[in-house]
Amino acid sequence: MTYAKIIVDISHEKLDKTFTYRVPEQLRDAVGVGTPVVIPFGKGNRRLTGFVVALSDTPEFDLKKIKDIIGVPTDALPIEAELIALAAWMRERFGGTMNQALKCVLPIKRKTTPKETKLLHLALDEATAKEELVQLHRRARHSVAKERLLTALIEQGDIPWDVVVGKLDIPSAHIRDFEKKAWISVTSSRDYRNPLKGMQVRPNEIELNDDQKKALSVFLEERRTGEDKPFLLYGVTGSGKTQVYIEMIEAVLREGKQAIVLIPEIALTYQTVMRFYGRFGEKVSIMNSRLSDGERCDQFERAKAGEVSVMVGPRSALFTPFPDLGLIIIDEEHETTYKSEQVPKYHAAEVAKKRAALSGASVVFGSATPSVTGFSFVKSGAYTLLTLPSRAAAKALPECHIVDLREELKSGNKNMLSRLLLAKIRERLDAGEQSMLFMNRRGLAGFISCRECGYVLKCPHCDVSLSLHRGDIMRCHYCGYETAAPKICPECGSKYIGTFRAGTEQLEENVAKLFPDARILRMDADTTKGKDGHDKILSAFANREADILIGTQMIVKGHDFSAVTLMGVVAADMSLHAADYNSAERTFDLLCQAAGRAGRGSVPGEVVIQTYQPGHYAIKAAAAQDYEAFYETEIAYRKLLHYPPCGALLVIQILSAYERDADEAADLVFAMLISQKAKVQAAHPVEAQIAKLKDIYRRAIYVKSASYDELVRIKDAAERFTEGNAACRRTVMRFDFNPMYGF
DNA sequence: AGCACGCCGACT
DNA sequence: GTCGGCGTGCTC
Repeated sequence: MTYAKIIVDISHEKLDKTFTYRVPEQLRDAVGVGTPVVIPFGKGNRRLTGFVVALSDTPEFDLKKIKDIIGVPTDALPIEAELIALAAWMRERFGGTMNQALKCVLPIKRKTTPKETKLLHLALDEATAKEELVQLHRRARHSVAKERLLTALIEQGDIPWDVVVGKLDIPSAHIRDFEKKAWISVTSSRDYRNPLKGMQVRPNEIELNDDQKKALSVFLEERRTGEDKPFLLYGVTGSGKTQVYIEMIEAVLREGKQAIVLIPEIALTYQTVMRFYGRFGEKVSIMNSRLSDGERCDQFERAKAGEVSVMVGPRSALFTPFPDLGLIIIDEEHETTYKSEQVPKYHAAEVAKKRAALSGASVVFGSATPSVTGFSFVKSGAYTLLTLPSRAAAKALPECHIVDLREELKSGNKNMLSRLLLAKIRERLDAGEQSMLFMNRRGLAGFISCRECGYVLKCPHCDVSLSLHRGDIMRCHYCGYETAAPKICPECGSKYIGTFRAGTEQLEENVAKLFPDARILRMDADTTKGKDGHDKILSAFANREADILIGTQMIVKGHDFSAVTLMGVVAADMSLHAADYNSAERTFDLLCQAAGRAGRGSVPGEVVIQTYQPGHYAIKAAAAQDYEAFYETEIAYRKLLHYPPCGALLVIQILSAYERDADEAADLVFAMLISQKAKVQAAHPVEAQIAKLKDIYRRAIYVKSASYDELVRIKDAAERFTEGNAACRRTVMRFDFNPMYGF
């Protein structure tokens, strides 16, 4: 006998779990994971819709209480069905439970959704109402709740439904009763908040240049012929990608379809939104993380109801329930925020392609520095390349200087700022211009390098940086290779070897000491903690209340300050030597972005990149703003080591509050993987880069394979293995395919 | 959320 | 007794 675990399609926390039902013989073929089903529920066996979350042969529940599935709804809402199919695919491909996948895909309708403000209106005239009140009171078996409601209605007039149920504590049955007696009328006004309300519309009708027209016509032509390849719109900052997106959307809207525009959260600024709003007005809605669950739900409802046709937002906007989706645009396609950090750890690019395939939509990626994976699809012919070679408003590239920090040390400068950078900052201060100093903190996993020659200790097998652990042991997180940390540089014999340790705070102190006359602002995780900390610092700097802005990647991504003419990258090596396969790509991207920050106004800008490895291809290519050169070197390296996209990587994360359990489970899973004899390379379990987080011990198994599907099979095997294994009881296992950051 | 069950105070 | 209201708890 087959049993199905089902989540009930009711919006209530109490029902936020699975229920077991029997799958009748005749429905055996029609019911799978993700299928919507009709089930009898509760005492009255009222018919409800639910979704199958898992199938099994063992019921794990009191057999006598299990009911049969009634059937599969024939008229299932097509949008929901599409999204559920998407959830099932995501679960399959990225791991986790069906429940987690569904929650990611369907709008969360927690608690009583206050999306509708139901108003209770007294339908009786006051005299009759008072008469009824007296009647109620005289009935001696005091109907306290009813009296309370009627009194409140007489005294206050119309009362919102949630006040009645909440504050006045009236059971909903009474409201229905009153309604039946025609004492009251309930009006529900759908007043979802519109985040764009009150914005001023500046019409957006800009003539496209020839490059933009060409890109648009290729898009339209391929779309017309039904050639469903995704597009990559490759164009430098300022080449006018957004204008092309807008025309693409226009074309899709004319077909009566809808469009989704994904934008990295950090780039979701007023200006960006205005450009879409200026053209499409009320048809546009935006989403961002500041929206509450309810507001998010409102946006989805409006989309479903056909009130909006264009949704602009971060990753989660991908699941907007448009009934006839025609286009998905992913701007800044290379951004790492498109990878979800929560289970299922999906990548928006892959899910976008899947959703587009399900609904027959086109996909357009856009970037000035495409991801290596994205560009490899262009090279292989899987994507159609659209290029915007020129800057629309022709502006000179900033002048780029690379400073060799090894030379600085040799000349006796032990400060973290080079003489060149100091001189440039001085110049800017004297000229009354602004400077930015960028210091990457991400990837500060404790790699070891020589300050004299720039040598970085790497794993001989994996070509990723070794990280320092307790007891002066260096370890590779991909394969578990370990060796003792040397006291002198194995390359040049210098004693200036160790971990790179410095943060924005030290940098700020340092700069303040060297430039006592400068007004300095610092922007990092610490200083932006408050509610609008982010905006406050940015607007203060934009208003020229400071001369120097010091910060982490936050200051690099997508903010334009016209008075900034100098960008200093204090330590380019920070992200370069993070222990991940894609650290060069991320460094290249960061440096390009940083370079793009200088000289946005009329005055040309300058960039100073400080590094211990001035010869590194990522740094050289970034300084020259030469994407293709970077790509060619990087892809060769990925090919050689079978890293994505020339292979696939899976991190099996094992978490437990008990260290021994984590180790034991990791060893067991590893042993199981070896016994599978699959076409994969599995490395011995290692401690995660953060070996213990919030009292949870973290272990990782890195698995590599030429084929992604092979890794999916490994994931399934690992899931099946741990499910019934007593030794894994107190551990949690998660999967991260082609991770962006170390674990 | 919606429904039944059980408790409790008045009324036939 | 028993009728009807109201709080509580469960739903495979």
